[in-house]
Amino acid sequence: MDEDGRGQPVTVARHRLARPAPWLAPRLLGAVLVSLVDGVEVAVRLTEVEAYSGIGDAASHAFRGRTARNTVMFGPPGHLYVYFTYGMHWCANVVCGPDGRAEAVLLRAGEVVRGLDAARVRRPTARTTAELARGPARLAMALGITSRQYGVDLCSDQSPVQLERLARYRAADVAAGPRVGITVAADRLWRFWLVAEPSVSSFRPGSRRVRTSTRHTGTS
DNA sequence: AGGACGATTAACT
DNA sequence: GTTAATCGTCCTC
Repeated sequence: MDEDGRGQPVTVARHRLARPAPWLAPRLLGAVLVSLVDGVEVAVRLTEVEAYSGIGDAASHAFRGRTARNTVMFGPPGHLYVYFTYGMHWCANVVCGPDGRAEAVLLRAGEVVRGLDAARVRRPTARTTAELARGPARLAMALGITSRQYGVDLCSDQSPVQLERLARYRAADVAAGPRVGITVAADRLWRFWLVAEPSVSSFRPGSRRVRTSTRHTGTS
């Protein structure tokens, strides 16, 4: 656990996260997410993130309003939004923005900086250290994050998942590009990553499935 | 009540 | 490069 000069644990102050996701996301790069899930400490230094806006972002899970799944996004910043996808994977977001705005930053990749052995146990298919948390579902798996961590307070030193140490990088060290795997609002360059980091996932553009419905949709 | 889809990954050719 | 796995969520009927 990170500590200051008096031995107190240090988590990121909540007000620092009360910012729009596209502004905050690149500033989360280099921050350390610490998991104490199941009594094991694993920490990752964030190397790749994506912003999801609470205003007019059709790619956001909050775009169509509040539901049971996205409720935590509409609350105060500094909490963990966890969602289940493709029938098998968990992914983790830092809720940000002012209370009520439903902003979030998807944690896409990180470098495991503590708990390497535990991360290797949770990620048995990883063939290299860089692969342990390269990809949003892999990052969540390395940290042991599932629905049980939905909504946990990342700003409390009592939490099983905590956010520590916001970093600052020169503009030349941060790159931006289209978000991965989405099919709408793909023109927004809201994926951010640290250049020359082996844990950053390779870019895969979103591809829409061929519509299989028999319902007539307008084109012949 | 039913079905399409997905902020992915791993294992293929 | 392709595709299967697998099920919660949300939209439509």
